[in-house]
Amino acid sequence: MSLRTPAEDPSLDKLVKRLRLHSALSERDAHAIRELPHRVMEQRVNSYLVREGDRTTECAVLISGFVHRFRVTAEGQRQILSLYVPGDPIDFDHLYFPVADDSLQAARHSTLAYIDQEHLRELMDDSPAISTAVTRALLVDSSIFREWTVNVGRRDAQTRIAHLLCELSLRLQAQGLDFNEVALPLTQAEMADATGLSTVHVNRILKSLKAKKYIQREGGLVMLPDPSALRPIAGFDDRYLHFNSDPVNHERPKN
Amino acid sequence: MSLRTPAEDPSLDKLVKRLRLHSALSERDAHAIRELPHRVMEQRVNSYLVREGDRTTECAVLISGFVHRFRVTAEGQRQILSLYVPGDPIDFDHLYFPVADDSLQAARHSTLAYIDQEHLRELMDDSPAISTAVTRALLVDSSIFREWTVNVGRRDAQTRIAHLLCELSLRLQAQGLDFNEVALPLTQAEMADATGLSTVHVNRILKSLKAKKYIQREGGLVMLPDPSALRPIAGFDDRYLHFNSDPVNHERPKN
DNA sequence: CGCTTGCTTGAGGTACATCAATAAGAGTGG
DNA sequence: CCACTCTTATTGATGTACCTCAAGCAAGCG
Repeated sequence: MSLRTPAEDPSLDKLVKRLRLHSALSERDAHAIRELPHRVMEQRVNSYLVREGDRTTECAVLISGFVHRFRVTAEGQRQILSLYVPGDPIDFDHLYFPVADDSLQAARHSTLAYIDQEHLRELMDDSPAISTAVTRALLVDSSIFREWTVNVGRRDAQTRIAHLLCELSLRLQAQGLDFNEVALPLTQAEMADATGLSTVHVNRILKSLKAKKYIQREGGLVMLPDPSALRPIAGFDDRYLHFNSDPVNHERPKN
Repeated sequence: MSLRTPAEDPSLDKLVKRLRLHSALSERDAHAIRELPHRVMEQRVNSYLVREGDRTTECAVLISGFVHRFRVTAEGQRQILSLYVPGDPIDFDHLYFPVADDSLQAARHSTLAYIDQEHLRELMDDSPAISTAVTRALLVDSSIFREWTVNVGRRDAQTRIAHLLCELSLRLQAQGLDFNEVALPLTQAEMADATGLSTVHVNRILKSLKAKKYIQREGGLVMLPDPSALRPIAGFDDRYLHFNSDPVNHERPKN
């Protein structure tokens, strides 16, 4: 847990790149984001960033590793709701509802940049474009949540898993991560809880996908030799990720 | 389709009440919302408000009736993602992404107030509190989407349906709708597509819930004689609805 | 080097789906 | 007001995609 000055730490540039996937940001705005005071912290596997009910005062950006968001039912069943990849703002919704309604856990050893909510709010107050970019990022997440509902609600097991893999591979690629990293570091238990299946069934589906050459596997990793080959069997349509975003006039002149 | 002036039409007051469920609004802000130019339009059952891929220029507020939001898989399976009750802002996400990623359909004969996106954006630019309130409404929706993922992913059929009924009854109550209206106007096909089940199975579950006195039924309506009795078997926890909202300082002074 | 965590595979069970047929309304036109 | 159609609800019979239980194995780790 060390405080960094922007000069020595490019962490928040990842956030800039990520926001620019869906929103235009001037160089001035980008600079303001990179200059935000923040602290960088390592989180070990399985450590909680936030538990349901916690009151938060900071927002986190994932720098490296993987984080997931989940809820647990009254019967103790876990449902993973989101998988975050490097660059993702993790819990910027806490800017608006600081008491967490989900838990957040490091799925892998991860590095995070923490920004004080007050600093973020000040920045967003000063820059409508940044404010819009954050909101748009939250809304893309929202669209992904809906797609996950479709996934667990109306697709069979193989399609569900293929769809999850397609989504992650595209999101990783969009973040500019190279192919070694496109290897998806998901345990079968995580895939099960993300897709509403049992670990046993996930295992069988993976075996079958491997036999059909759709995926490769190595030491617990899943790799996609050809991500585009998987899309047909996943019924995958990337519209919901909003990569080719509708251009809205973000920089509307203040009247 | 008639243009109304606020004096003769209280439509948007429902939106004010709805936003105030999660956000503080000054009387001045409330007044500004009620004054928004808008048109009121009727929609017949099953008519589409928006289809996936449409570019929108207005946002809708549901005044009476019911609307649902859904996506269709590559195999043609429908998953309902959201059910809107009177007062709900339906598609304010289109302020930020005007090309729809979901379809919206009137589930019942409905009345809607349409507001030009530009007018809304101007109002939000002028009032940070309104802007925050809209974002918070969008984030509550997002939290509901996540709960639906939990619902279809990790709950059994009876629990799923009970959970859906609990949610709707609470949301209707929050909107101040009386008991006649708390009768839930859901077809079994809608309940099936909202919960990821088949219509046949929904029918059997309803039969069983009725036998256990958890619900009453009358002419296609479902009624909850005692909504709180249903919560235990639904594993229902209303935190995700954010009714007892964390007080955030919305009216932060501009510096 | 034992312990834990994750992966794998088989056997058996079940909570759902699908198919199919009937019934009950609800709206429509004559 | 009746005949028509269309949608929604209901129920039975059958099938299956998934789950649970259980055991064995591999690998990382302290």
